[in-house]
Amino acid sequence: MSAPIAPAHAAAAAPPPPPAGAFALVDGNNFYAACERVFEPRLRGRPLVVLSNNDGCAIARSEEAKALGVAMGAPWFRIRHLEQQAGLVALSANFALYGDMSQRLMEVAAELGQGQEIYSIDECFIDLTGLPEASARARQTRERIQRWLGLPTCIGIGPTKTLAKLANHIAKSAERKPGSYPARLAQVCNLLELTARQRDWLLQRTPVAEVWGVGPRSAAQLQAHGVQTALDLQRLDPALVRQRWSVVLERTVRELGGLACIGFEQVPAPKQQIAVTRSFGQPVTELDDLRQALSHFGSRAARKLRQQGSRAGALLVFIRTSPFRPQDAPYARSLVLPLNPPSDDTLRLVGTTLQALQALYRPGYRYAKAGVLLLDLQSGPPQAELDWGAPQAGSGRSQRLMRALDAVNDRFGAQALWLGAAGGAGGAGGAGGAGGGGGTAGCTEPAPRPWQMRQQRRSPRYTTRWDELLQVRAG
DNA sequence: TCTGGGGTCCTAGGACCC
DNA sequence: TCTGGGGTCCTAGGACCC
Repeated sequence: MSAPIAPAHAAAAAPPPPPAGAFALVDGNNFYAACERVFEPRLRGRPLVVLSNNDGCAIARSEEAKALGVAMGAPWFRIRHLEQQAGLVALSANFALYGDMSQRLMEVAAELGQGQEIYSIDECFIDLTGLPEASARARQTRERIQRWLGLPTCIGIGPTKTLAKLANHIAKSAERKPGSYPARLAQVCNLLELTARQRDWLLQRTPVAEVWGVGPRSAAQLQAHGVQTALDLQRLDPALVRQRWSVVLERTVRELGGLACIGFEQVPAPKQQIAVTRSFGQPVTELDDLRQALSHFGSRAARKLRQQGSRAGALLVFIRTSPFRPQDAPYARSLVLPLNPPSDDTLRLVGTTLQALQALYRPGYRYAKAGVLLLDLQSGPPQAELDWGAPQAGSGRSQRLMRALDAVNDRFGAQALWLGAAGGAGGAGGAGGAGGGGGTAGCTEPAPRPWQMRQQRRSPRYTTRWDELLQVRAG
């Protein structure tokens, strides 16, 4: 078979170029710290950090905390002295609050353009292609988010997502580090209304490590090759970058040059894997505690799975000791078990989880962390199954049970109903032996266990719990 | 004493097949 | 003397993101 030498339209006039894209990146400033300050004005102006689970390390910092030299990810026990010395305030992460504030922020930000891609809890891309007055609209959006939610944001605008990110970096730096960039670019920076010379000047002032997609490893290698700034990177030959580094970095180079290579995705693709993993509040030695913890993790993973309408074809369970405790004997193992047919049934997933645990557990170790990963996720209607008569996972009965479980937990909170094996009265012993029964449902308040995480400094869940509403006293 | 959690994509290398 | 070549699939690990 022979292909035509040239397509029929090639002789005609070249088609008009596609309209140049325009993307905004709306990004919350120090988002977690800002959420805390909305409800606790006394925290404004003070150095503030938000701690990871188990109050382990700093995952968010206010400007004042950054000024104290608190690094991202700094372990709390290493910065704790700043509490006394410098008035540092530390709070446990309050994800219920941040998640709810995030939803509100996203709703207001969506009004900026025609399409929204929610990129993380505090960031979204907005498609501004073809819209006039982008900068004015962006300023209005910022002001609304500030006034309606009390949250500060910065907005960067550019012809590609990478350049929108870079513009956002400029908007933030211009605001908090006067002199780093021109002050008129603070808060809202629109690269589309600058000349090529002005853009190059900005890229030249931006260290290559600040570019989205350039991590510490690549940054060090690039610098070793004399590539110091975003402009240096933009001017590299894409083919050379692909050969010496990777196709990923090549794409970044092209995006810096204004060629959009990274798609805009309004509808999030279904996740390819779902993980629930936790470090424990204290070292765990007993199989029974691990069973409770992993039952919880498995239940939560199953819930996430049903929320995105998928089923898992395999499941991975891991348990491990702490890599930070050289005095403890190390042990880290994982096991993948297939789920055939694929399932979204909590009983089945927890049963399989406990089966894996049974095979992994060795007595005599101090376990620090464990997790469940759901793999080989599939969407769409379930494959037809042979029905051998016995009620089983995937059957109508189990689906009704899962719907009821989800409905009760939606209404009364995620902890209202859980499996007996996950820590309800007497449940741990009975459920999920090698055969993989999942356990029975329970609703008794479990006693605190060593695996549960420490959260000693959490603020109230102001916006999602009636009993934790902000109280205002007159006079 | 005390060091987070949840993702994605890409690549290299081995197993396997014809 | 000289010991193929190309394809797929899977997995582990690296790098990156927030």
